[in-house]
Amino acid sequence: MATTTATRGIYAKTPERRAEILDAALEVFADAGFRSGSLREIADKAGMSQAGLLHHFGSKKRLLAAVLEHRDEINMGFFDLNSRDGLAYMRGLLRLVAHNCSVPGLVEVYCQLSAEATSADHPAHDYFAARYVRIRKIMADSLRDVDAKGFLREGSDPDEVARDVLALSDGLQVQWLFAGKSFDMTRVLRRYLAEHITVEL
Amino acid sequence: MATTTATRGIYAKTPERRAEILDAALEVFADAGFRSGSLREIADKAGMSQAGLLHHFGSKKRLLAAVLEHRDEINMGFFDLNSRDGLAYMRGLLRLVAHNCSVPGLVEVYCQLSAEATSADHPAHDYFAARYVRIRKIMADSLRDVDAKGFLREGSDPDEVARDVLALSDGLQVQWLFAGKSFDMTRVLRRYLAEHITVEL
DNA sequence: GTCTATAATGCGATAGAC
DNA sequence: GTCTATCGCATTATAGAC
Repeated sequence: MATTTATRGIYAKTPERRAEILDAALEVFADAGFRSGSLREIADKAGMSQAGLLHHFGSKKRLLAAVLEHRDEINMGFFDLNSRDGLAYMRGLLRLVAHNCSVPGLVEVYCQLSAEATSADHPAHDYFAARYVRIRKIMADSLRDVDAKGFLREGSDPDEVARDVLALSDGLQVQWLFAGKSFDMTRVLRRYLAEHITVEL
Repeated sequence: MATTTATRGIYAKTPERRAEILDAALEVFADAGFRSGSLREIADKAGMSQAGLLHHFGSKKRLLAAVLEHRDEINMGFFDLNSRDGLAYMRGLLRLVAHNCSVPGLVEVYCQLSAEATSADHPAHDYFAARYVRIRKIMADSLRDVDAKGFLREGSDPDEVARDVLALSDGLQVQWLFAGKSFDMTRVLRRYLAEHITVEL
């Protein structure tokens, strides 16, 4: 891929271009999902031709993979990755949910993509399956840490609560999208967590 | 295919034909969603041509509407519609969830369709928006009845619990589909309800 | 009531000029 | 790095024969 360099001027625009395409793809996948969202529409939004777009990502599947990877990196920013403190993790989760409320398009992407990826042959199926396992584990471990510190309510099972919190988050997003973003997901989630964690979050 | 029969007797097969098509459509929409599922594939499954299929339903959108209507009627069967007893409703809900566990394809349909219908211009958007409002109201009313009979836990708000139960159900379905149907959704839901309802379900 | 044929559109991907 | 042009295929819907 030739790229950058020497003879050819100084404008290594590729990274910016890729970023623009990723933003456009996110928008389109949010509205139409992966299967029905078209490369042409993404290309239009990014201000280039469909062929030009494929020059950067090769295929529609690889574009999807890049979008998901990119979002994961950004979402990581809401958590203190060096900490194993359970309460800190839960606070990070609430920060992430609060942030999501300000970017409904992003909520729509995950809602839409995760649902269509339940089909076994969907390009993102394995990604989402692994993601759910990973998140449940991190959350359960966090709750075990909360328990070790004496802040988990008697009788609450970390694995069960982890599953419930994740399910509740997903389900709330659907209702939130249908109800015109008219309630506060953070509040609902915080109230639920208060039923299992005995310290203020 | 000429079909059966002599000259062409009395066979008003239309109702059966429509039912076959609805079953096929459900299967295809479950695998691919509405937008990506094709009439041709549905027609193939129903053993007829795509044009023959459209003779019965006119358009893809109308077929979708018929599928949703049909499922709603069937789901009604799990509830005692003449009763306003809150506990009876909750038991009906658990029966419905238990039944759903035996038809994963059906769970996939609602999961997939409800997600893509979050887009405001989706043909089923209004249907799902109204459905969420309706179900939340019925459930909250049921919980108020439970409360009136003294079986709601102190401090539990019927409207909040209704939203949570619905969100939990939706979210659990996604995890259930990704995890290879490997846990018991009924058990999880019953355990959650036990946190708010003080009598055995 | 079902079919074949086809219209009209849209898709992802590739080839090749610049 | 971006474009135009195009291939090959799939889609929804309609027209008209039987």
